[in-house]
This record gives sequence, C-alpha cells and structure tokens, in this order.
Amino acid sequence: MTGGQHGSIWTRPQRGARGPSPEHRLADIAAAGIRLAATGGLAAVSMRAVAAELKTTASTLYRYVASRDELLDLMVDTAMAGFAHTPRSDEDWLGALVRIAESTRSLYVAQPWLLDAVPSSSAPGPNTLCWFEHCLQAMAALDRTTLRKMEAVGVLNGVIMLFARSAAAPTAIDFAAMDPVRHPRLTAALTGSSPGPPTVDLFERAVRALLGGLLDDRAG
Amino acid sequence: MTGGQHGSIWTRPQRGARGPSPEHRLADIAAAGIRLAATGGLAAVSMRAVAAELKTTASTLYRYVASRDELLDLMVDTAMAGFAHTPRSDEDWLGALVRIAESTRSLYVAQPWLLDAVPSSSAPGPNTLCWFEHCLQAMAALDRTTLRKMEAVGVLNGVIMLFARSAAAPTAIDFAAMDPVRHPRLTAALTGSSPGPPTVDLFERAVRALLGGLLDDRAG
DNA sequence: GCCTACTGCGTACGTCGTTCGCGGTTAGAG
DNA sequence: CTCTAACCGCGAACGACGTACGCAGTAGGC
Repeated sequence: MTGGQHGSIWTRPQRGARGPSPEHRLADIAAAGIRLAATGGLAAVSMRAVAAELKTTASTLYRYVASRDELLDLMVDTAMAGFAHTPRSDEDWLGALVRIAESTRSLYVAQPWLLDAVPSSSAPGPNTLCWFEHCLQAMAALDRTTLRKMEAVGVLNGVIMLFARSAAAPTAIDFAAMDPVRHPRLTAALTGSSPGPPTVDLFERAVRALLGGLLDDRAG
Repeated sequence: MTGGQHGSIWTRPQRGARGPSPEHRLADIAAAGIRLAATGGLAAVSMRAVAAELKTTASTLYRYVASRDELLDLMVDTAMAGFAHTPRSDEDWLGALVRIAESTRSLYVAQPWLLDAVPSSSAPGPNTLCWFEHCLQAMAALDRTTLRKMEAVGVLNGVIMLFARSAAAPTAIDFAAMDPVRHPRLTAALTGSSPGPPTVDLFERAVRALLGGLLDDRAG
C-alpha cells in the first residue's frame, strides 16, 4: 500500500498485488487518531502517537498515508460518518436545513477537534460529500441557482462551526488590556450585570436569518 | 524585561529598573513577525526566524515574550491597529455595522495570517478591544440587551472571518471522492455549468440578514 | 525458481518551542 | 563609593515533531 503518487486517499488504490498483506486498515488508523484527538485534541495526534496506538512505528504509517494532513482528512471523513439525517415530508426547506444544522453542530461539539481539522481538508471524503448532498437535497424544491445554493451551504457550514466553537470552548476572554477611558461601552457592559445565560436559540435564529436572507424572497 | 509570571502581555510591566536597557521593543518584534507572516504565512513565524529578522537569537525573544502564542497575540493586535472607522450621522446601526464588517474583512483579506492567528488569542489587546468598542458604539441607539449585542458582534466577527477566508484562499476543492450514484445532486451541480463568478454582494447580504435576524424586530 | 513489488521498521535529518545557565551591565541600597 | 540584586543577550541543549531513506523479509506473477 503506497502512500504516495496518486492525488488523494480517496482515489488511491487500496492495495497492490505483490507483497505481503498489510497489517492495518485505514479505518483502524483513522479510529486510532480519533481516539487520541478525543482526549488531547489535534495536538495529541502525532504520527508517533498514532503509530504507538496501533503498536507500530511512525514510518510504518507512511505506507498507508502520504502525510499527517492526509491522516487528518481520513479522521474527518470517518467522524462525518456519524452524521445522519432523514428527510421529513412535513417541513419546508428552511426547517430541514435548520435540523441539519443542529445535528451537525452537535457532532462538532461532541468532537471539537473537528473544528481544528476541517480547515486543512480541501479534499472532502465521501461522508463529507454526503453531508453536502443532504443539504442540497433539502433545497431541491427551492428555485435558486445551484451556485447560489452551494454558496449558502458553505456559509451555513461556517456558521455551524462558529457556534460549535463557542459552545465547545466557553469564551473565557481575559479583558486585562481594557482601558475604561478608551472603551467606555465595553467597560460598562462588563462591569454591569453578570453575563448570564446566553440567549436561547441564538443558533437557530442565526441560521434562519442567514439562510432566509441568502436564499429566500426577492433579488437573484 | 521578564516574559513570565504576570497574566498577559498587556498588563505586564514593560521594563524592570535594574539591568541594562533592552535592545528591542515589542513593536519591532511584532513588526518582524508580521513581515514574515505576510510572505510565508503563520508557519514562517518561528521564534528563530523572528529572532533572525531582528539579528538576535530565539532565546533572546523570551525576554520579551512568554511564548510563541503571546507573540502571535502581539502581532494580531498590532495588525488590528490598521482598522479605522468613523461614524456617520446619516446611517442607521445596520448600515454602520455593515461598513465596519466590510473594512474588517478587507483587513483580513490583506493579511490572511490573521485568520489563522485569531483563534488562539483569548486575550484581546487594546486595538482588538477598540474594534469591539466600535461595534458597540454603532449599536448604541439600539434598544437591546448588552449581552445580546455582544453575542451578535461575536457572530458577526465569525462571519467576517468566514468570508475573508474564502476570499483569501479560492476554494480549490478536490471532488475526486465523489460517487455519482451516492451524490446525484452534487454531481449534477458540478458537471453542469461552470461555477462562474460568486454572487455579488453575498457578503453584505449575509451580514444584513444575520444582524437583522439577531437584533431586529420581535422576540427578546 | 526467480524477479519484482510490496510489507514493516530502525535510523536519521532538520526544525520546532522552550529552558537553563553563563558573563556582562546597570541602578538602587548602604 | 562599594556592593549586590535584578536585568540583559546569548550559546547550548532537550525533547518532540514531520518526514525520507534504506534494509530485510514476504508473497504473488512469469
């Protein structure tokens, strides 16, 4: 199993014919990486650590994967297999997208390392494409350009990740640099009442407003 | 100048009284880092590289900065000094925020490394706080909870970064993993007409829709 | 049976962030 | 003035990282 030459892991032939059969599978490697990421974040996913998890060495991993980034791509797509969505007949496109957004967000929140890994992946795997497909299917009845829809899906995904990030890492901002004279409103806002609980359904409201503005009504 | 013990760079005393005067200034260090980041991205900003830019060594930098992350914080806030905004009397809060959003995005697009650096910064510097203050000032006349406004500003910043990212790195996605059977709509969308130019003013529409939905009209 | 492609793996290279301790310098304390 | 403690720049080192190379062994195609 060569980890080089071809374009991406998804198109690469899984196995040559000649040599001994590989001792590992891509699925196991991805699972090992995910196991490490779940505990120590993406920083804990080093070639050596993943290899140790599989009781082998780092150089062996390069028989399966061309680089660390490719391993991350593999992990992302494996995690995306956890996404499931069943269309309903009683809801419109906006409702369907909101439901997709919410289950996607919960997936990101459950595996926060995804938020750090996704940006590197410019070669989406089958499960990631499946997610995309679900979004497009939800908008099937909507009369808009496909380009327009895909733009909206891209923005939607960004917003989902945005909310997932703030949910995963409670915004512990250190406002030590604040000067009451230069930032009166900020000071007033912070020294005022305690922050309290975030607005309920902020996520759903944001998603609805965004998609509505991007896809609904007038102007094309 | 000790790079340790105190909470953040912003509150740390700039200089002790006893020893010889430092040969460098934080501003120069940040500028050197920015210079490197402008060419080779954040990856090019290593302690050794920044030190070499200042004709010194990596260990010397630690007299000024506690860690690489702190150096990044410094760079981010220095770059944020490039943000300027003058309120107008003839526009409402939404118009003001849209203008802020657009100039912020152009700042991100001009210095794409900011998009990779910001996530690490949980200790905003004075210039970053100044940006926040501008947003709050734009909404001064708006009758909403301060909490609500700050949430909206947080989401706004996320959306700005989202669009800036897609503008800086043209989405060269490799769809090699696509199976026409499993992803019919995606295939149809991609094999159909060429992607063509993105929708005009997608950014402004998204910002307007989002802020409108988050802050305007009914429901509290 | 040989050749060839493939396997796992030990080793090594260069780079990274960071720490430690040295010699030299400066300012406040006595 | 002397002394001393705090501070400076810096060389060297540590451990960890991603990755390349080459070796010994194995299994299928001819």
